[in-house]
Amino acid sequence: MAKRPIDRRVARTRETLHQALLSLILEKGYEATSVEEVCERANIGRSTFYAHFTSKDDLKRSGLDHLRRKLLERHRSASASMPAGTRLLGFSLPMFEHARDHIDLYRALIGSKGGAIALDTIRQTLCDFVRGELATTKGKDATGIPRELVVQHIVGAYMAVLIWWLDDGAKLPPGQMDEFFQRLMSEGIASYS
Amino acid sequence: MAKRPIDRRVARTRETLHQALLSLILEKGYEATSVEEVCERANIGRSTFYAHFTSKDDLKRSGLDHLRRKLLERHRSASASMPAGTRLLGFSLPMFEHARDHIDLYRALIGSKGGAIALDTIRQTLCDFVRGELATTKGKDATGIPRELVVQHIVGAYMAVLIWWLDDGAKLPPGQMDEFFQRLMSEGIASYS
DNA sequence: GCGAAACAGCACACGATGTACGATAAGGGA
DNA sequence: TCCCTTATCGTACATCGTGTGCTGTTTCGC
Repeated sequence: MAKRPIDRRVARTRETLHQALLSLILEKGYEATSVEEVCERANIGRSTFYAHFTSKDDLKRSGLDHLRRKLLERHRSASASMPAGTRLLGFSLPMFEHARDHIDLYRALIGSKGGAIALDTIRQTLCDFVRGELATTKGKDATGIPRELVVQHIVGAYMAVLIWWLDDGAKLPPGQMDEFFQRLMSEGIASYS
Repeated sequence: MAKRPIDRRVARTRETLHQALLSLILEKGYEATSVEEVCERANIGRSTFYAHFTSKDDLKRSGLDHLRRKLLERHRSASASMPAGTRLLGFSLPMFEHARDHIDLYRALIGSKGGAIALDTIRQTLCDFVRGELATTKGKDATGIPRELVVQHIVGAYMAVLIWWLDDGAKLPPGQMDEFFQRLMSEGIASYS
């Protein structure tokens, strides 16, 4: 399990390729980007690309794994210092903040050009969070609503709001976005009908 | 605007191609399906394909336009016989029912293999519905929450629930799904925290 | 039936993919 | 510093899907 330090050339190549793909996604979208273009942008031979990744999708997956680990880590440390009862939607603020801190990354992955797989990775990660929290409030499911439906409901609303915020330029501060989302989610939209 | 009757051969070819694409999406997903395969499945020459559609995406778009028109029509007739005040989420039941009635179509377009563009078409159509209804309840937006955020929140939650329902085999009846969704949406999830 | 379409089948050029291999360069341990 | 290992490069090659053009043949609508 103790892996020896990776050759610097390998680390450099992988990182450069990741960056190149990201910048190209921002410019023309994921689907429209070819392996050849990624290599050209990264100044790396195409044969070298295939020495590290089996395809364009593989490169993207690798980047998403990295993101997923970061999200897990962030969620752990954030929810630890959170009073029970507020944890069900506790992913919201840290997530908004993480998105603001890495807005280029998120706009590339999530925005209208990013493609759906990246989005699904984040979605599933959030679903895991919510599912975990929901499992701790066992007594409250006398509503007859399937638990997984509630999970999808919460995360679906959140992802839509997040995407809208990012595509709109992330104008509102994360704290306010979090407040709005939590209000809508916990109190419902009764005041609108 | 009065268009002359379309040549039967044209109608037949187009319809056959649409069906062939649908069945292939169900089998192996949209991205993994080639124009050649669609033609083979449809027993139609590849050159004929390009006489009708400029690309695979074009064929899909054409099918989605058809679906969009159907949804608009259904929503109009349904919301007409609906008391004001219940219309904001009024798209829910008709949509669940439409999905159940054309479950193969929806599973192909929306399911995990369907690709994201189809999903976005439905999402945008629903957004239009909600945006329209929300505009009629002007007085209620003293919450300070941007109206578009509310729209995205509602439709995001709905789409997630719809997709879950379909991917899970549409076991619950549309009426119950509608009830669950409306409860979660109007009363919020306060009872869970 | 006749003329105008829609259609099939084929060939072609093009671009992207994934693989293979020898030559060169760079890293890391001694 | 030297030397061995390994990464990288460049190139060539086979494969596949795409979009277009062309020539007959079939079929529809009048």
